[in-house]
Amino acid sequence: MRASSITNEIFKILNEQDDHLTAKEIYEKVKVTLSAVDQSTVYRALERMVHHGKASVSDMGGPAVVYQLVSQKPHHHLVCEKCGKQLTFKDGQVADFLEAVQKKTNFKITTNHLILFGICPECQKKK
Amino acid sequence: MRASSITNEIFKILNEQDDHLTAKEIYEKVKVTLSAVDQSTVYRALERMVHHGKASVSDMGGPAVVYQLVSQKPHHHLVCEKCGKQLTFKDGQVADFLEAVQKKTNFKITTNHLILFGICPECQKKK
DNA sequence: TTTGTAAATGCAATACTTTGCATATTATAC
DNA sequence: GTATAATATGCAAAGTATTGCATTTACAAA
Repeated sequence: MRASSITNEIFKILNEQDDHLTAKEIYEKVKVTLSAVDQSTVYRALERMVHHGKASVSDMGGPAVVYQLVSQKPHHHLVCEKCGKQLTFKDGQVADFLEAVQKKTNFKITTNHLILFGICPECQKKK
Repeated sequence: MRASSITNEIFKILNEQDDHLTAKEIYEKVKVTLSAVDQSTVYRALERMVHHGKASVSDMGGPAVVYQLVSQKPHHHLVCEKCGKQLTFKDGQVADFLEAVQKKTNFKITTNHLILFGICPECQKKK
């Protein structure tokens, strides 16, 4: 992967942002600095970053998938299917699990942002 | 959720199909039987089925997310990020892991089709 | 049955994402 | 520094997915 102004800009944006962003949100933010940039360029840059293992992409059940840098500390989410509430959980037990899968399959696991879906305690009560 | 010809048709399609299908593929198949159906109806029906826990949706790294019935036996995949090869693995260890998360968080986990990404042994060698 | 209500549908318009191709830029070898 | 090849970009067009709103349909209650 080659250095380019757009890729650099995306790095900066994803780094400053603590949240995960959709492609479109990233495009909007890139445009603030580089007003002439085309949307396809941003979409392709993101694709490239994912392919090169610089960024990862997750479907958190929202309207679109979200991106984050892999350099960020591995962390995982539990998303409530009913109310959308998101719980972030620490890496410990997930890491153990992934480690086990890795040993068993000989794949090198790259997933570093696992999303699980469920129903939160509150929504279970509401039934 | 109410019975409707389109939902029934989708059930049938997903049931017959052993694979996972994208929304568009499902739309194409529905059209064979119900030629007048609008795409938005199919997309909304799928959305509804997911929301009601009848179907689940997964991002397998392909061009679009794929759908499957939750009635199908829980199974999970490991997808190679380089060559796209897919490994299906049995439920055992994943079930244990999900059970543990469930206990710890009090969420009722609904994820029954987990997708992990990694790099397969062959692609690791190729480097 | 008939009727009332909520859910599902179709249509048209919009929003979002991807693609093909020509051009421009960057890195590497010379 | 210059040439070469590979990568990245912009533009326009196409493909895919979503939304608003009026209408129809299915279900349940009377």
